Amino acid sequence: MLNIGEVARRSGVAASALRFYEERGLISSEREGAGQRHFPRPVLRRIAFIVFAQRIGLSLDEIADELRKLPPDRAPTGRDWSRLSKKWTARIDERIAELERLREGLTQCIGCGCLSLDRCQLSNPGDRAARLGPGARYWMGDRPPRR
Amino acid sequence: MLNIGEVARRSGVAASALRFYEERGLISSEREGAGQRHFPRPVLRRIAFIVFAQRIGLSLDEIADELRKLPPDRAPTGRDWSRLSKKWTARIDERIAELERLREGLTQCIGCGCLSLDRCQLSNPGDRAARLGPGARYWMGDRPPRR
DNA sequence: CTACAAGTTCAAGTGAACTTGAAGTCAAGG
DNA sequence: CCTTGACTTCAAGTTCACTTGAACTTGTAG
Repeated sequence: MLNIGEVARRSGVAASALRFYEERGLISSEREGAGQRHFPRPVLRRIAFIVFAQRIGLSLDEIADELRKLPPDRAPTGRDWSRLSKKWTARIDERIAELERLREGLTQCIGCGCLSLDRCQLSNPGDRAARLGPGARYWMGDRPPRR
Repeated sequence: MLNIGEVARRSGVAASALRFYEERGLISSEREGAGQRHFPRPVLRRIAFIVFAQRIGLSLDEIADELRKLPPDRAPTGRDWSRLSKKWTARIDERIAELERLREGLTQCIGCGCLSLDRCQLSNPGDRAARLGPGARYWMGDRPPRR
């Protein structure tokens, strides 16, 4: 059992953030004495999971969903982990693909000679891509709007 | 010259966002009659630039800085563009590298047999990586904190 | 002349992910 | 006994990138 300071130190996540996570149902603790939180050791696994997922780009709500699908007490099984891994890998790949399109856009714009960001096929999101919806879908792999 | 509705339609960026960008100094317009904005055509280039940069992950402040360095009237020269391109490409590469580390973490965790996110070398950000600072630096390529 | 769409300003609201501050409790050390 | 430090709750504040709403003016069509 670890108190909040310990967990904060070990996970590198601020105590205020841990309280916030608990409030949001991402982690849980038992209370002792005057109401101090005492976290079971595996909370560190959960926090690692949260931080990992955040870096991948999931919101806390999405992370909470994923955590709800995982067994609360035991470590995730191969099946648990593989389902998740597939999903997240896909998400990562998507984002990487987008970044590569963007990078391609940059180097191509340097190479194509126009340098105007105006006539260049990579830019001009308005006249060419606006009908696809908000934002420059051209670079975005035609994904749903960001909100 | 385009009015705000036209620009919004062509760029796919909401009129309210365009007003906001103007307020923040990212774009500018001339006023006509009762104060209606009239944007010079090249504003579409600037907006394309903004949207592009946002997708790469720059904040509006950073974008404003970059725009300030670009010539306000003429199209960017080869030198302008190449400096920028270098910088942004680096940024993209960095982020791609991080995502690849994360993906590696996922598949390795499936493969390594531990499946616990606890003993696995990829996780356990607390005991192993917390001394590096907040967040699971282990996956992050040891970058400065996010704030 | 009257509608109505499209523009204007300004203040306030939104949502995500936290952080900060105030006020209080509690255990251990000097 | 008193201070110190670590914890508690709860409300409110912060940043980013916008959006929304209220109140108002203009331009164009019928």
